[in-house]
Amino acid sequence: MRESQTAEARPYHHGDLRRALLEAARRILEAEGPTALSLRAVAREAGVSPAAPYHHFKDKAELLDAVAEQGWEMLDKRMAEAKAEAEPREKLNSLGIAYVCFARDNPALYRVMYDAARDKEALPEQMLADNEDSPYCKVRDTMIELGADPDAQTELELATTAAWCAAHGVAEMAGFRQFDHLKQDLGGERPFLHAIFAHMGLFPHVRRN
Amino acid sequence: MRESQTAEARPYHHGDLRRALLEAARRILEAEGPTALSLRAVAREAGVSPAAPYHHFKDKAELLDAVAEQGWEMLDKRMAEAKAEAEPREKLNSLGIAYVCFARDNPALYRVMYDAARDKEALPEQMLADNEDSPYCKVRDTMIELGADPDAQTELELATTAAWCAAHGVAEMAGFRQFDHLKQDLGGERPFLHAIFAHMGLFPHVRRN
DNA sequence: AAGATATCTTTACGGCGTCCAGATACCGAC
DNA sequence: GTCGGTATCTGGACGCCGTAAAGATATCTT
Repeated sequence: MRESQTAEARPYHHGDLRRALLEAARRILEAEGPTALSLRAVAREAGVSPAAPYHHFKDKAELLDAVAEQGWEMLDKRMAEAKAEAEPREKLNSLGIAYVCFARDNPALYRVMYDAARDKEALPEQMLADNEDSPYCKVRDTMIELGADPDAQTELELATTAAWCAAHGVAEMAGFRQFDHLKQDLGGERPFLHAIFAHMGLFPHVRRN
Repeated sequence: MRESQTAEARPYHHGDLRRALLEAARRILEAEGPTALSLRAVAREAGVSPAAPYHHFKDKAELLDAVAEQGWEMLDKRMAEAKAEAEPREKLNSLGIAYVCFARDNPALYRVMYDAARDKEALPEQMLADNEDSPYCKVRDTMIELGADPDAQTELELATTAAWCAAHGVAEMAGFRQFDHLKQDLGGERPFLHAIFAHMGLFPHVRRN
């Protein structure tokens, strides 16, 4: 009965089910969307009984939290890549584009990420200012690199928050067919996003240079 | 058995249940949040059997659509008031503030509004450009009043869309406790929103004057 | 007055999240 | 190496959900 595919932990007599459940959840999420993501379906997909997940997660919300956390880590990775590849003056813009593209490429996962956060009325660790190497800090630090005053803390926090709000707003809206004709007029997805961000005048430190 | 409270329609042998159901839904939504809003709970609250709503709504989604539509009408009303009361140069800013305040004051309703839209992959009628007197057109027309070129259609549409994205992003984020300290630093809710919008440089036509 | 029709109730089905009692397999101590 | 303890999984149950079908009831039309 043992089919552990990685040489890692595998804590007890079944091959580490926790990981298997998370993978099953991701598979369902991509294939059938958030509404199909039931605890029972995850257990079914992983080949265990409906009650089995309760030995690894307190309840359904805790499983979704774990899925969401993976999402934030993915997003962080994408943003890190985007920042590394971009020209210095384009780094901030690239972070925004990477954020929106992540949401566009993983709409179900993105929704789980924010639904989980909403239910807790708190943003996940990955977005907090006191967590080094969070996406939030990537944006803030990039602003500093581009000339923002690192000592004007409230100002800096406001600017970062504003950028985050804007990216989130665009990410949610970009999913609607409503804007397809605008995208066509502009010749694709990327130009549309660039134009929106430009209109927001989101990145003053970029524009000033 | 008849307790119709308004002198209106009341189409058949029971006092117009459709309206009663919508009112019950709104009551549940405010008191217990979106997760408690089940069809059965609405029927229960309205004092009818679980199957009764099916004579007025095709399914649960259609009931939620109707609730959402009421929400968009409320939002439109708030935005109309905000625009009417504001100084000319402040109209656009006031529209944004009104939008975010509506979302803050009716978080559950706001969520239903966008959830309903997401499931259809289309924005509701109230937000469309071809619907005169929609919130969308209020924003667009205000931009024209403030000096935007009414003939540069794509440009105008982009600016309006950008503003809408920004307002939605702020509206969603403003619910998180994460930003409470920022609000305190700035002395309350409104200054926070003003500062965020200012940081976005959202309203170029305003700033130019 | 009577038939048609719209409204509401009853009953039922399968799926859901969750709990509980029992079975099963691993772990450490002797 | 055996054995008790413990973590892991199964099976079954409960109450909730959305929804469908069939029967009852009140209104509308004629």
